[in-house]
Amino acid sequence: MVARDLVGTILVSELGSHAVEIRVREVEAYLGPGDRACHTWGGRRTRRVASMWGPAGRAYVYLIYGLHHCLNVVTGGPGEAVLIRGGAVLSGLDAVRSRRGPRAADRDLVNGPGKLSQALAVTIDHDGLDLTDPSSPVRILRDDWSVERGMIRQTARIGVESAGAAASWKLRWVLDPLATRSL
DNA sequence: TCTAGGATCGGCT
DNA sequence: GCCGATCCTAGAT
Repeated sequence: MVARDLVGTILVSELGSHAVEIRVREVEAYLGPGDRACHTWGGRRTRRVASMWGPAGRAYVYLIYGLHHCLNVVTGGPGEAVLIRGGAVLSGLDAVRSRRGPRAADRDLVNGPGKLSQALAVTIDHDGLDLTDPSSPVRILRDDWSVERGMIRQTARIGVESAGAAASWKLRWVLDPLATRSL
């Protein structure tokens, strides 16, 4: 499962004047046409979701509620992507704080998809970016930090209550809080 | 062209 | 814990 493998990887953003690195701690999988919670449900191929049908490793960025950006990683499966929901800041903390604003507490810096995108300075302009390209300003790194079995919890997805049966599918992976203390 | 609703966030009680 | 902001997208007409 691609989504589970993304937990523990590092997201690097060199957008703006400062580099930011974030350890991925929380993801959700969206499984394409057969998944009612997914933007490509029913085989939709609109302009917005075009990147979801692209090659694996591309970014799919969309605007939600007209004001928040959400960053997804395309898996390469038909219409499939993985939403990056949260993480932990490894470096570039000052840049993240300045982007998130002075009122944001440290624990609230990247604990949500909209916040994470803001911390990385990722916007709709970066839709379709190749996250596996070493020269890309936003990319995914796999380091030698291994996620041990049992450190990841699998739960139902958040905020998709209207998706019928798909709402109860356990497609969310979260790094156990106890396992993140050493990060 | 119109309209309803959304993979959220942050402020307020 | 609750609720309003805010605007783009997609489907309906």
